[in-house]
Amino acid sequence: MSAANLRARVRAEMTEEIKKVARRHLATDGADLSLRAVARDLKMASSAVYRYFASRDELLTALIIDAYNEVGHSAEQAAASAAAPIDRWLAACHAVRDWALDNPHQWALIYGSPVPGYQAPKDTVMPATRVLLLLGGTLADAYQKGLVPRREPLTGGFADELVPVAETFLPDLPPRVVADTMAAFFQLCGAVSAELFGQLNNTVERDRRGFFEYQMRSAATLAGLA
Amino acid sequence: MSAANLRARVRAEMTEEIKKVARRHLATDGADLSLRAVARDLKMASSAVYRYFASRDELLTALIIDAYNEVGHSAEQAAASAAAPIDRWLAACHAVRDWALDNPHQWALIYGSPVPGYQAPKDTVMPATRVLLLLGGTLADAYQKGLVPRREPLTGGFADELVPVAETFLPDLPPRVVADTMAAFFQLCGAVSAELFGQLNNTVERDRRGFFEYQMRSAATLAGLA
DNA sequence: CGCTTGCAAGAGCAGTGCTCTCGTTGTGAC
DNA sequence: GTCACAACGAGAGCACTGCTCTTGCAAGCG
Repeated sequence: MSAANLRARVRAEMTEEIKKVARRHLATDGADLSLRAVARDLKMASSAVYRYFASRDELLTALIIDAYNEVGHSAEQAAASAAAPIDRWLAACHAVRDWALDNPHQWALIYGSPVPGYQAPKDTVMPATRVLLLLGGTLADAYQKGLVPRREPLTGGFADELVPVAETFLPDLPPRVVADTMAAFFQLCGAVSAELFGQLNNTVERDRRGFFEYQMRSAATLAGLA
Repeated sequence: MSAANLRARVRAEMTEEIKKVARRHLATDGADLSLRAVARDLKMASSAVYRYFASRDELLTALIIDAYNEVGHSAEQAAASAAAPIDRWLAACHAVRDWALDNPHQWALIYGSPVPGYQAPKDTVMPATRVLLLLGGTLADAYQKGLVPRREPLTGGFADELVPVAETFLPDLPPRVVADTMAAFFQLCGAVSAELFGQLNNTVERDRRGFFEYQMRSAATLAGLA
């Protein structure tokens, strides 16, 4: 709280302020948010923003990390409020979908096509896996509690394809569970993205909950979560 | 071939040439292809391009329609080369994935997040459904041949959510089949996009075929295609 | 008090989509 | 064959973008 910290505190506030406005612009204009426009909104010169973010990509990275954490946190919260694995599973999926419907452009930022010139730095890897870890954890939990019928091991011998992901993100899980977790996660992303990006008709309506739940139940069934 | 047709013919050739170069730029630069850069490549003024495409969005639309048709055609070809429904199913899925791996930016254009200011015109709806129709057709075929065990009807009463899609794209199919077709289609999109957009690790490798096939087999199983 | 360092502002560069205005040239009607 | 007209290419120009560089100011520390 000394005067020495004032600069740092103001800087942190300013950084947060920029992100806030940028997020607002993201919500309206999409992923091609303009650094200059953000600066205009903040009544500051565009060059001043570069004191806080070295480039537009760095600002995007900050937003991406926040988005991953937001959706991850949201899913974790939802899952925590249920007891049975299947309920936790469905709660997490619905939380992800609800968050996506509330923040479509942020969803597009993290799970849509990568922005053209942008290369995700390492910092985004960890928060990006929160939802996956949650699903995997739920499934692993159900396994340990004996709620899942014994599955036959993987056929086709592609287990080694999953090794890199398995050993970094989902250790201590049998290959079959890793495969099912990843498949379910992709299913979740696919369902949400399809609904959000208007793959078929652009009638994105929140009351299509039923179909979404049908899909996520299917994914759970596929993973052995009855 | 009369002289009267010269203008029209040159125009058609020019249009195709622009699309060709644009597609090349798309492959390298991604969705933010520059109309001016395309014009430069063609050694023409940027304003001249506007004689052929009223806007950058219109050029994108043309590329999108082509992409839909390409991937659709590819899937149809692959499916036609197999006999049993499950083989046709898998062949179609692999064809879609292979095309996507070959043309990642085109895939992003049609199945990724929508480009910011862009609103898809009606022209894109029809070609967009080719893959979906193919999957649905394969499934319907299997049904008619009695290869699919009788499924219980949908529970949860969300069949009406699917009505708009069902009646415009998949008529004459029971709601259950419509739901399964759509779910499988989303699963396909999700699997390909996840792999392509590097959701987890950016190790997009063609030899992850095994895991992809595992997912698509699961989708088929879910849809009753043993 | 003076010095350093963090910060904001402005000008400027190269690039973008798009519009407008010019000449030019192919085309169909007469 | 002539002539008006439409299509076309080129260039200038506008408003915008990301980003850099320089300049000036003021807060913090010795």
